[in-house]
Amino acid sequence: MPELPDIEVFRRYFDSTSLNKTIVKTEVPEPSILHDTTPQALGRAVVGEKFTKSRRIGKHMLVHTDDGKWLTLHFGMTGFLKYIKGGGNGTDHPAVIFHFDNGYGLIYDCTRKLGEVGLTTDPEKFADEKELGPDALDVDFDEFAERLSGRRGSVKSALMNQSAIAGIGNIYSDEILYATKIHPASSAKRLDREKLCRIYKSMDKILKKAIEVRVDKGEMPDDWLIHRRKPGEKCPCGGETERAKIAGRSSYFCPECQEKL
DNA sequence: AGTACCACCTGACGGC
DNA sequence: TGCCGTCAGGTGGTAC
Repeated sequence: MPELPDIEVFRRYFDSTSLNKTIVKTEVPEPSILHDTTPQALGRAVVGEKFTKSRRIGKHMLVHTDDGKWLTLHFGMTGFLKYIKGGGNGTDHPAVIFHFDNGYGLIYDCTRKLGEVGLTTDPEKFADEKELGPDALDVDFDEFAERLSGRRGSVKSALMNQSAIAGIGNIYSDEILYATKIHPASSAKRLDREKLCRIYKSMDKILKKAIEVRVDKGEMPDDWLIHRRKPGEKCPCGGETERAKIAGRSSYFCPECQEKL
């Protein structure tokens, strides 16, 4: 599932369950999920320590330990966290488990194994290495406009490009463009300042709303595209949604009200 | 600097 | 029931 709002919800879940408890053991049932580290090194880094705070950069979550290391979590397409008594057998595809001294464990589960868990010394260095642009909820309008305009591809590919702006993926790029009535295949170059401003404002509003409802689809506004991600669904404008491959991904839009620039 | 295509993985779903 | 193709909210490499 995970795009920026999902990761932010994971992060808040993490904060409410897993901070300030001593880690007594780690298990790595799926070592292939580790990036540039080993089960042994991960254990050495966190056992005996506590998680003291977390932060998020785009779709990445980072967790600080009280001796100054940072754990990095990326969720691929299917990753999630579960805090559970005992820790074992709590989910179908546990990849990494952190056991705390209160008898609970935090499971990082990743069905399709497309996620990554690693260690870093510094979030800024990590973001540099990953070539991440500014976080979509952190960037100001001028920088947003500068980073998005002038790109040669589609506006959708620009929004999804983690080096331009970090955090937006397939679902939310479609949602943002639907809200702004701009066709996802529109050329990014043709966006004027007014259009960029509309996109920026929608991005902020949509991401924040999705976080507010804890990415529960049932609580997302009725007029969102997310309820219409099938070909031929009714758009309030009278049109019907279409599906097309844009920027390499299945994209949904309303050809009636989303203007192709 | 873009695109397209493939790869990494597993699971769900529809058609036959 | 089983098999098969297709699809899924991510990303990296490679060849144009």
